Amino acid sequence: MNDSTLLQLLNARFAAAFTAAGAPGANPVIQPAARPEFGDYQANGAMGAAKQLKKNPRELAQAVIDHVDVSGIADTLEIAGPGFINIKLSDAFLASRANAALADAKLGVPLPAKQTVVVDYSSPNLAKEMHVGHLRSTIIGDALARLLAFLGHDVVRQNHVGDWGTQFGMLTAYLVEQDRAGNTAIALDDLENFYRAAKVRFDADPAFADTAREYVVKLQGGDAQVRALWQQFLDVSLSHCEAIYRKLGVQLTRADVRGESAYNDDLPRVVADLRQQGLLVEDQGAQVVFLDEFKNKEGEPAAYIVQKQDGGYLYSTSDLATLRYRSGTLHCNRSLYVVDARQGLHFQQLFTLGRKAGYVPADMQLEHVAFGTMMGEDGRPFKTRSGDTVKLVELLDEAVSRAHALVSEKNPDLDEATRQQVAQAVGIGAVKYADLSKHRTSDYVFSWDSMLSFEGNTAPYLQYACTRIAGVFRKAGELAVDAPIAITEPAEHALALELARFADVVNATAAEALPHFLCGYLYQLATQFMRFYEACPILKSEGTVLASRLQLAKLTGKTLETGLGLLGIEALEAM
RNA sequence: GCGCUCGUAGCUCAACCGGAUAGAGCAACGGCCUUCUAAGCCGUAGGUUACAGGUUCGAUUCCUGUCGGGCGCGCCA
Repeated sequence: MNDSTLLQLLNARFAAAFTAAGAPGANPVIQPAARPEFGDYQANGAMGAAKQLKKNPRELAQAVIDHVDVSGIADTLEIAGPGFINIKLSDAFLASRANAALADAKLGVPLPAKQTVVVDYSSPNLAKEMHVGHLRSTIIGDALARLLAFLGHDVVRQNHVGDWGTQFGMLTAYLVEQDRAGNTAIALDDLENFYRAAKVRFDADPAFADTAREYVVKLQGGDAQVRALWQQFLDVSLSHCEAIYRKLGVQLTRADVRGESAYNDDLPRVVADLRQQGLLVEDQGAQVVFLDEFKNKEGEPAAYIVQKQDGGYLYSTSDLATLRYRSGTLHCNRSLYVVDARQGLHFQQLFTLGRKAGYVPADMQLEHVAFGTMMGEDGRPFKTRSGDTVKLVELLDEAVSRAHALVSEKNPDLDEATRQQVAQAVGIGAVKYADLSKHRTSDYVFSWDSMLSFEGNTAPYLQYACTRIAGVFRKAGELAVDAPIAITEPAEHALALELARFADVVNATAAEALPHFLCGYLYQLATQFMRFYEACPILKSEGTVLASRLQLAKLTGKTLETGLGLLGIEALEAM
């Protein structure tokens, strides 16, 4: 295992050199080179530091070069332009990094200080079936959870499902009716229809509506019979979710479910506590906290309502309870909320109040991992042609069947069982990758054609790179592959350089909670491998070159597979 | 009205605390399979980074303003 990433290593060496060159504390500003002709990495810190010290930037850069210790790391250091230092890493150094990565289960990624991190994601409403609106949270959250776990953190997945509220009175009341009619199982088979039917009954029959309201009271009062019915409904609904999670390859389990109802008993206590702290004000019959940090339309402090006029609680209340639970019980260092960007204001207010009320220690990070809306190709929110929400299960099935058709067309030689398996991995992978590869904060256009075109920055391209590597090893058979990697060709250098960046990219992705960083990297890596594959025939070479190239291919394969795995996407042996 | 966010090639997207000539893919055009999977590789073309100022040695990035889109703003989540 390496004890530091490439960026950490270069930063440390250059920071020392800046200090030695008379610019103590200067940030070396190390980055991958903007263009290949500038080398592999560049240090851009000389300009800024020289400015502060009123020195000539090129002279400072020269002094840094004179002092920097990069023996065994870099071949050449050159000053360019106003004071850039271009760094060309040595073949031997890149080879040693690659060899170290190959020998390490974590592919050379050093483990950071361990944290407990809560990842709140997916969180569907159990009253209905999951639809495409739940896709982004589920996919992004799952990728982040995998990534953080890979880095050695204690990850606490929290599926904050909607399992509470007035609609469950209606649903349990309807469940009783259907049960009496003897068709519970059939009725719950399609949750969407069940909900719709219950709503129709509710709107059409005042007697039923009264029963429904009565059930809400009983449910909240802890009535054993209604609770049992409610639980039965939740079980069925959760099973639907779990079927989706299995299809998607998402790691959430029943144990990760901690729904709104889990905080029910705590809500009065939260309100009482806020009142005791003097934060609470009664306004128009509601219990509110006024936050000076936020202004409403009249320029007055914004009201954050925690209890309604009728005494009912809101999501703001349960989110405050959630905050206390994650801090006080789970003792997490960092809490991520993978939730639609439209709830941004709510989270800002929640976090502000949470800190003000002392529910969250100063050193606990709270992050709203916001994402944009999934759009149709017409640029409007993704819907069916008739304007209905698209069921998630239908979208996923379509992805797999489209992938199956494409696989059958591209590779008719594969047997049907394999084709099914490939279609699964490719279809689901394409949907996930299309989402994860975009900057999560922006809205993105959902397009079957571009995600399944199998070209460019897509899951199939990455999976294809994996199959090419697997193909090499199938052909290689018994050839020795325990020899060390040696770098000579430019394509080998470029590939090894890309491989050496893995740890930094994983760190940045986790730090910023931006999965597209990792996607962009894997695409670059696959591209570099494709070039290497074309330029440096592996099995046509001999001896140590053959062995070295096989090892390079092996490390690339492991890195791609690991990277895809962190995104929740399957790598393939053949496709 | 206030707040958040976005505006980059014909299309879909990048651009890592401000760095060099703003990069990919698709679409267009031209090459490369008796050689490890051509779902690939190489090349050509394509830009006033919405607009106008400002800060800076240097701005897609930071600040101000304008225009345009999306979203949010007291009892839904």
